[in-house]
Amino acid sequence: MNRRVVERVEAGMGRTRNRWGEGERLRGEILAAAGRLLAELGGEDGLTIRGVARAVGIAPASIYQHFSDRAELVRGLLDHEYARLRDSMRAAEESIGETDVVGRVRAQIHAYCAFAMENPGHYRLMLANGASDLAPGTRPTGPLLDVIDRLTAGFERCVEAGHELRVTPGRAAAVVFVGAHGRVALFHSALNRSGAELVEPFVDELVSLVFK
Amino acid sequence: MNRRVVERVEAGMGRTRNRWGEGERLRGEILAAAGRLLAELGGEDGLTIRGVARAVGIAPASIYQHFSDRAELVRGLLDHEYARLRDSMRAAEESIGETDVVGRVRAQIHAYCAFAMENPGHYRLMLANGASDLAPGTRPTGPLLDVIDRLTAGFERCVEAGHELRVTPGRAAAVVFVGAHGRVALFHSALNRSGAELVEPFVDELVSLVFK
DNA sequence: TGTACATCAGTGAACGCGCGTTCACTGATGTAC
DNA sequence: TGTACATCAGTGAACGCGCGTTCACTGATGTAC
Repeated sequence: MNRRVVERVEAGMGRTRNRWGEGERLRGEILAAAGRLLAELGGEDGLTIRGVARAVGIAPASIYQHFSDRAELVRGLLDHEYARLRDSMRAAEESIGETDVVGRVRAQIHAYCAFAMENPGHYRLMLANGASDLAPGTRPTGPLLDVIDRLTAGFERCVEAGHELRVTPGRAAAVVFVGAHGRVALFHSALNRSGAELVEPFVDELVSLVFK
Repeated sequence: MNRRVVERVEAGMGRTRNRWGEGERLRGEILAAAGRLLAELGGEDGLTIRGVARAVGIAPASIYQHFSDRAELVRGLLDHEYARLRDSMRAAEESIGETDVVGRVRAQIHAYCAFAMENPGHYRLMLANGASDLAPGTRPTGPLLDVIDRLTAGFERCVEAGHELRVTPGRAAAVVFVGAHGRVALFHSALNRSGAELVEPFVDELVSLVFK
């Protein structure tokens, strides 16, 4: 360690300039710090350029080399988190044997709830920005509708395997997804974040209600 | 109209000082303006002391005669809106004949959804601040749990009248309330606020699912 | 091999803004004598 | 009835703060000749 690094570490900055050609690494550090802040703060407000810069240990101006403004930083964060949610739901589904079709649906919705409960700030932001873009005449799209599509496919496989539904697979997916969202949102708004253990039984109850 | 009033109106202020002993009226005007702003802005952020003062047409400092700080202003707004929601649900229930017990439950939940959809900003604020205070060992309380209690009572009357449920009245109320909340929240997060006409059928579907 | 130059990663200081809050005040209206 | 004083409703100007964004810069590392 040379003198300069020692001074930086002593000043609590713990950060050395990236090497030539590695400037893009800071982009990742910024997103990571923004993610941590979003989790701590629980909402988009208070997620400031200056706050993120402080968390990374850089000057506010440095952020503008990677994001043209605050809005683009938030958008970058959203993309990253949607990818995480998708991966987590897929992994949960694949962890259950292929013959247990109902179990696979349940696993997906549990993964969805777990993500939402572990990341209240991210989840709020995703829901505020991720709902449907509804162009007239076309099918609505959007990251959250991908989730519903995954659930619909799961319920369709249940029907094929002989489990009778009281409604169509699409409606079943909507009921379960919307109900899960409602339950998680309620968990988030409980002042003391209590009742986490009640969320899984609730969605299981929902799932059982859509079957005959 | 004397000279002073004319000047005020010309300046777009449209407001004359309240008379002796009527200072409390300003409190109401402040709450009303704050309510309008909350509806326009759709969230607690941007609901500022200065903004409310502008909307009322007074100096920011004047607000401090009625609310000790911003937090108290927000609290005042919340109380007012919870009372409105309660009244609206009661009126909806009483508008349906006493023999149509299922219709009375439906009417209440429809009123809940209507309120939430007409007042996105208020609803968000209420949900963020109205959930359960859960003291250990005691029954949770809070304005939103009053809503669930009303629904539970409604479902109990359904059972008494011979309509069989697949779950207990309390669970039925929870499922319907949570589902309705989820659906409304999704409506709010749709960028274009589309699909309003889908909300009632959705909650009706939920209600039908909890019955045998 | 040296040396001039280009490129890179990142900074420090300043800008204007809107915010919550405080404080001494103003002018109208009531009350006591 | 007049007049001194108290009370009321509300204000104007200022405070310090954190914010997003801009701009000219610094110093290290690479490249061309």
